[in-house]
Amino acid sequence: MTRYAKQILDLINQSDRHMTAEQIFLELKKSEPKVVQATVYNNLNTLWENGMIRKLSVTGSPDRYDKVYRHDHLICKKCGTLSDIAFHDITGDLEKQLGEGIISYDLNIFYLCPKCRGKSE
Amino acid sequence: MTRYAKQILDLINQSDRHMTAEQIFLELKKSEPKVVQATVYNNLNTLWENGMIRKLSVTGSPDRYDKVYRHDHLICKKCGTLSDIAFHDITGDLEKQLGEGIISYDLNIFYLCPKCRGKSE
DNA sequence: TATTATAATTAGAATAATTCTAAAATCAAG
DNA sequence: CTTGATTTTAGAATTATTCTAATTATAATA
Repeated sequence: MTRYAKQILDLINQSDRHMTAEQIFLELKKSEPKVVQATVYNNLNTLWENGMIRKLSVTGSPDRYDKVYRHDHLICKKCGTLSDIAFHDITGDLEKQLGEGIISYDLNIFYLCPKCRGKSE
Repeated sequence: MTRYAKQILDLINQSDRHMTAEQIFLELKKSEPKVVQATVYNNLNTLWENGMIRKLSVTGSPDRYDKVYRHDHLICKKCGTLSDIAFHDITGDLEKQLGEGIISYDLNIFYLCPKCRGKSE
């Protein structure tokens, strides 16, 4: 685990935001002014390949990175705002239906956030 | 509903693939040789905004478009191959926990497809 | 039908996110 | 120290998607 990898992992684990690579890069730069974007992308990819972080693909915005503890996401269909929520774990149910071998799952729930529900339009 | 919009919608509804904008563009070009990529993107976006198609964001590949009937996706963590599966509808459960106002949800289940399970590596 | 307004399409440039390449720097082991 | 492997760097390249402005098609109206 390299110097940068460790710090990137910490940033993700200590933040409650769902940061993009760019945002992580800017945070990391505060303590490591010499670091470069490609390094952040490289490290994010290897951390992700090793199951140490989650990667969230949300339509219309760059990938976001998240902690691995089990939780789901509530996403505003209009403005894209993303928040955490913990629906109960359905891995057991899934395995009953699909058999063993499930690595993980992503559950994204779409709604209109209070703000967007206001401006009905 | 314009000429192109209708054909794009039909392509998606009649195909079992999960096509990217590019693939849809190539298909459409067979019957409409003059059509242009931007038109496909425009139409895909308006169809999606009107809830007539689904858009799938999968890490590492361009967005894919899908029919709207309720079903979930099984995705190979290694090669990204995506297939359909119908786990039971959990909207009711979700609403019980989160209250009304849920528009939809995406459930993506990650596993290793038979091919990738072979080459354990 | 001619006229106007509205919306859709086009071509191509622009943007934004991410990956790639090759060189330089760092690290780890013998 | 030397060697080899890995990581980082700088910057170019790629890819998907959006934007812009001009053009064309469609629909609505006089």
